[in-house]
Amino acid sequence: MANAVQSYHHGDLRSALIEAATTRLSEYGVDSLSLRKLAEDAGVSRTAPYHHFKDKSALLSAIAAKGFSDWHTAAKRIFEQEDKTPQARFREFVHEYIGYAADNPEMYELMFGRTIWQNQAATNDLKEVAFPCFQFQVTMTRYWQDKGLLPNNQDALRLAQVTWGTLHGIARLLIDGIYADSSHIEEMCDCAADLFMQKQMDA
Amino acid sequence: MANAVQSYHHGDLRSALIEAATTRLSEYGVDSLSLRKLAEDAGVSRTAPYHHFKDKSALLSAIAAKGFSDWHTAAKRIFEQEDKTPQARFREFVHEYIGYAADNPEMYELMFGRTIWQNQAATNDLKEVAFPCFQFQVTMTRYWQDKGLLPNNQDALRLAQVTWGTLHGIARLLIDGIYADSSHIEEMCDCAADLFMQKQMDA
DNA sequence: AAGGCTATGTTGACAGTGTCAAGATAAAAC
DNA sequence: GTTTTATCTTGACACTGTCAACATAGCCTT
Repeated sequence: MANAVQSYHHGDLRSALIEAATTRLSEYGVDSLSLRKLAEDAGVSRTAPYHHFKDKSALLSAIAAKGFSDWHTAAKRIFEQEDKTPQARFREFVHEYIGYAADNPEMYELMFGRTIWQNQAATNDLKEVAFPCFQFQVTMTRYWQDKGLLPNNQDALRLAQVTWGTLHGIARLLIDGIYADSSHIEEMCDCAADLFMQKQMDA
Repeated sequence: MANAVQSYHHGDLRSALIEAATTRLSEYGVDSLSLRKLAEDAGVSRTAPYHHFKDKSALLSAIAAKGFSDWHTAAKRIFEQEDKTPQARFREFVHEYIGYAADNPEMYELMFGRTIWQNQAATNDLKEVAFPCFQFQVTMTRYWQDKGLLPNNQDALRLAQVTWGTLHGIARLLIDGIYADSSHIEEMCDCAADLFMQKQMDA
C-alpha cells in the first residue's frame, strides 16, 4: 500500500515506472530517460524494472501505447462531432493533430519515432493499440472522400498516407527544431487544409 | 602520406573520420556510430578526434553538411532541366526526394533528424549549407506557383513548408519503419503530386 | 499450519559510451 | 636552434543497458 513505502516489494512498480517515465519524458525528453534513474526515482534498485519490462524498449513501448490510446480517443471525439460540418471537423482535425504534436513533442517523438518502430522493436501490445489508430486515419479519409471533401479519384489508403504524411511531416519539422519559428503554426495548418480541400473551394 | 600509416601524426584524420563515419553510417545506422570505434578504425586513440571536432555532434554535423550539399546539387539538377515541362520536373522532384530518402535512410535521418538540430546543436558550418537548401525549396515553390502549377492564393513560404512537410512526412514514415511496406512508394509519390497539382488537372 | 513455488527485489559485474585533464611528440614558425 | 603550435597519447570519470546469481516475501497446495 501507499504507506508501506519501504517494504521489500514495491507493490505496483510497473505503474510507478510508467508514470515516472511519462513525467520525465515530457520534461526532459526521451534521450535523458534512463532505466537506472527511473529505478532510483521509484526507490528501487537498478535491475528491478527488468522484472516488469523485457528491456528499455519495452518500457518505451508501454508509454507510447498510452499515448496512442489517448490520441485515438481525442481523434474520435473530433471526428464524431455531429453538430459540425465535415469541413469544420476536417480543419479542426488538422489543427488538433499539429497542436497535439506541438504540445507533447517528446511523446509524439516517442510514438512516431524510429526508437520503438525500427528493427521490429515494437511490442505486440503497442501494435494492438497503434494499428487501429493508423486505421482510423484511413476510415476518416474515406469518409471525407464520400462527403466530397477530399478527391474521390484517389485510393483511400494512398490518400490517407499522403494526408497523414503531411501532418506528420509538419509536426516533425516543428518538433525537431528545423522550423524553430512556431509562431505561424495555425497558418501552416490552414494552408495544408486549404490545399487538400482545394477542389471543393473552386467548385 | 598514404604509406606513413604508422607515423605519430595521422596526416588527414579529419577527412578519414568523416569518410569512415559516412560509410559506417549508411551501413549500420547513426545509433551504432561511436567516436571510439571510428577512432579505432582510423588507427588512432579514443580522444584523437577531439582535436578535429568539438564533440560527437560536430562530427555528425560535418557529415550532414556533405549530405545537404549533395542533395542541393541534385535538386538543382532536377529543377533546371529546361527541356522538360514544369509539371514533369515537379513530379520528378517528388519522386527523387522520396527516392533519395529511401535510398539513404540513415543519411536522411541524420540530415533532418533531431540529433543535430535540437538544442541549437547545429554547427554554423552546417547551417550555412542547410539553410540555402531550405531556401531553394521556397524558390522552387514560387516558380511552380508562377507557372500555375501550385495554387497562387497561398503565401510561398507557407506553401513551401506544407509541400516540403508532405515529402518529409512520407519519407519519415517510410524510414522509421512505420510503413514497412515500401512497395507502393511510387504510387504514394504520384498521389501526393496529383494532390498538389489538383487545381490544374481540373482546369 | 508447513513447505514449496513464483513473483519480485537485491548486489555484483561487464562491456560499452562521451568527454575531460595532463602529458608526449612532431612539425611548423620564428 | 629554439619556441610555439598542432596533433596524438594514456588515464580517468561518470554514465548507460543488461546479464547472472542470490534474497525475500507472498501465495498455493498439501
